[in-house]
Amino acid sequence: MNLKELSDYLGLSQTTVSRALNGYPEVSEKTRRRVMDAARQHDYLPDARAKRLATGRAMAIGHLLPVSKEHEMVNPIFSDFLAGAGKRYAENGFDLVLSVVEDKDEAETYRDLARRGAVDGVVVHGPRINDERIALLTELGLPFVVHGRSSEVSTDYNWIDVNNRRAFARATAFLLDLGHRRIALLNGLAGMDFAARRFKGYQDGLHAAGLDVDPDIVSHAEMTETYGYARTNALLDLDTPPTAIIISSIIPAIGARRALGDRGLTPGKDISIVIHDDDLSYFRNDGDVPTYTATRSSVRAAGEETADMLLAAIREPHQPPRQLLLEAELTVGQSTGAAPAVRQLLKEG
Amino acid sequence: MNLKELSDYLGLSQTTVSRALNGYPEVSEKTRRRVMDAARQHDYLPDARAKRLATGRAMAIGHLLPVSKEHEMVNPIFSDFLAGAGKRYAENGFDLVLSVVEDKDEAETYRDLARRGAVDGVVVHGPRINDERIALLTELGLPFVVHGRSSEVSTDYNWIDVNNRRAFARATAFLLDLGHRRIALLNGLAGMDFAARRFKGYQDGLHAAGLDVDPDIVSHAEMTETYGYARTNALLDLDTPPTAIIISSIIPAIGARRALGDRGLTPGKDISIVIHDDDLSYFRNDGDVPTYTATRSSVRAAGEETADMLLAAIREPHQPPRQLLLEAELTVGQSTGAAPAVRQLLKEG
DNA sequence: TTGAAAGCGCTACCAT
DNA sequence: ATGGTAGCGCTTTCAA
Repeated sequence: MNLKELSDYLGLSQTTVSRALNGYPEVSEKTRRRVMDAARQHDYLPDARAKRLATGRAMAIGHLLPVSKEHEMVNPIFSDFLAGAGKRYAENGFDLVLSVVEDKDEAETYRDLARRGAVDGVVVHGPRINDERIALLTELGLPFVVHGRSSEVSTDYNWIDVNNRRAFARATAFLLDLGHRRIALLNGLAGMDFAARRFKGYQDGLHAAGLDVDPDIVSHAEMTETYGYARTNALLDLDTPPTAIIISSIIPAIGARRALGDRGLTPGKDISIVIHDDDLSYFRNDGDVPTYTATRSSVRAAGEETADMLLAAIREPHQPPRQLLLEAELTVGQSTGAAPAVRQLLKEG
Repeated sequence: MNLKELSDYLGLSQTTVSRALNGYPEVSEKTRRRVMDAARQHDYLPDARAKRLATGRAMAIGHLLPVSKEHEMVNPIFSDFLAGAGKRYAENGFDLVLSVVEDKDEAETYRDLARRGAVDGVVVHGPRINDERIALLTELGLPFVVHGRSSEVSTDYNWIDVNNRRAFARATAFLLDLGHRRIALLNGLAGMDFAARRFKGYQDGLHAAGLDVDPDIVSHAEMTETYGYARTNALLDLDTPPTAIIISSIIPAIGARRALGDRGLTPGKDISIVIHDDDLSYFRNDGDVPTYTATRSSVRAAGEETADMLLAAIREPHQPPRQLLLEAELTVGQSTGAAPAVRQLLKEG
């Protein structure tokens, strides 16, 4: 059943039926009801292809995930972000187009997406320090929201991020409070913006206690299980090994735990581990017992918020960009339940 | 730049330009070259919306992920599957449309996708035992490939799956070889097809050694960290606790390890853990030291294979369905590198 | 409040 | 080997 058939059936013009279905005000209530009922009854849904061509909009949002640096993708809670965003898109009649692209093809992919009219906007994942994608998208005029931020980019753009710096400062302070003085950091890839902010937070925490960063116990790499395993072993082999480790993601933390197990060390007893997973989850050890708390619903909410931001940017192209900074809550001993993250708008200066 | 402008510029008809660009044989090589060069030079790409309407194809594949049972999504290596599939789609000019849907809305979502003409085919994730989606899609005439299988579905359909049963039989046999006689199983949700097959494999392993399944140490639930934590504690509280645990996914395994840590138990010393993550990765403990080996590239390859299967089904609608059963390789002590999964075609009888 | 008809930018049929 | 043109199924002026 298409529009023509439906309007023929109703004895109305395609125009009127289209207007009734799309909520235009000039249709009489009586007609609208008739049309809606008939549409439902006949299982009519407008052809997405025709609608897209006629309106000139793609009715789709692209999510682009750089593949050689897979932080975002391997993150177990990343999917919740997509779920949240996808829900909002669906509510607004948009589809979610997922592009997993090689780093080197990224610029080309954005260009293609824009030129082909395949999407109306994109979400940028895994931003690097001074990420060139922001300039590219601005130049292309393709609306976008960055999931994360990019330091050293001077222009204004839409982003939603978690306060990584503060989160890591807190994690560091927590371990210092427990008496640790030699705290290692297993961080993400050096070029990633979130990793830079997390390092700064770690540094903040140490400085506040009058301590300095020891580069020997700080590392940056892709967050794989292998990395966590090898790096933890290396740390334990040092002449003066750390007494605590802060790990940027749950994935390398698995490897770290295995490395400890190999040596008969018990996390929480022989050594402390604080894990901070990406984005909106916060991990901390409780009385020296490691705790993992994934605040999945808050990640979902962040996805929804991102979608709202992008849809608004598409609808009102001339509004100034928006920013949303989410706070991650330090949760203690919540290992058997999800602790809701405290989310608040904190526009950074 | 659109087709009309490009053809005007070249002094050719839209027809010829279109044919040249789409590789039709009746265009002279000279003309084709001219057209291709001009297209490249002017950054011309055909409008996806127009192309879709004109051809009647969506040039897109849907991946539908049920959200209340989040096995697929929380699986850290699931993203690799999408990456592999997405790559193939891109090579063939298709987009990947991701739909994260509530269980209850699933049927409706499929119907909508089909009626709107938003996708040309779908990949079904997280199949349940006797999954009703297979009948629905068959009825809708929407080409599909199931990532996994669905027992008790009698009709023939496209699927790609890993040999979960054999994998779990092997894991069980391995622990039995080490002398364990009381082996617990932390499995996925009871209704999930993969969980049923894994249970059967576990049972196979026990039976082969003349042992029976003790229901007290077998559990089925959504594979969360919380589940792994709570369930491991419950197991250890038993009068005769297990000496080994097989865990269906890396996520609950994190919780399991934490539970062990709480009690000062060291995995690999006080208790054995074998982890089997979803799909194409295989985990096993090495000399009683737990080992995690994610064969990410093989998961990617499985995604590619799935895409190929679906694209073929779309192009040749009347070919019989295909099936691909992948073997998961039992890897030992490969913790510092990825072990390639042995993949072979094993059409099951 | 309703309708007629001109696009949207392609593809593909039918000519030549 | 190339071109004219009628759609594809909608939306959106412009008229009534």
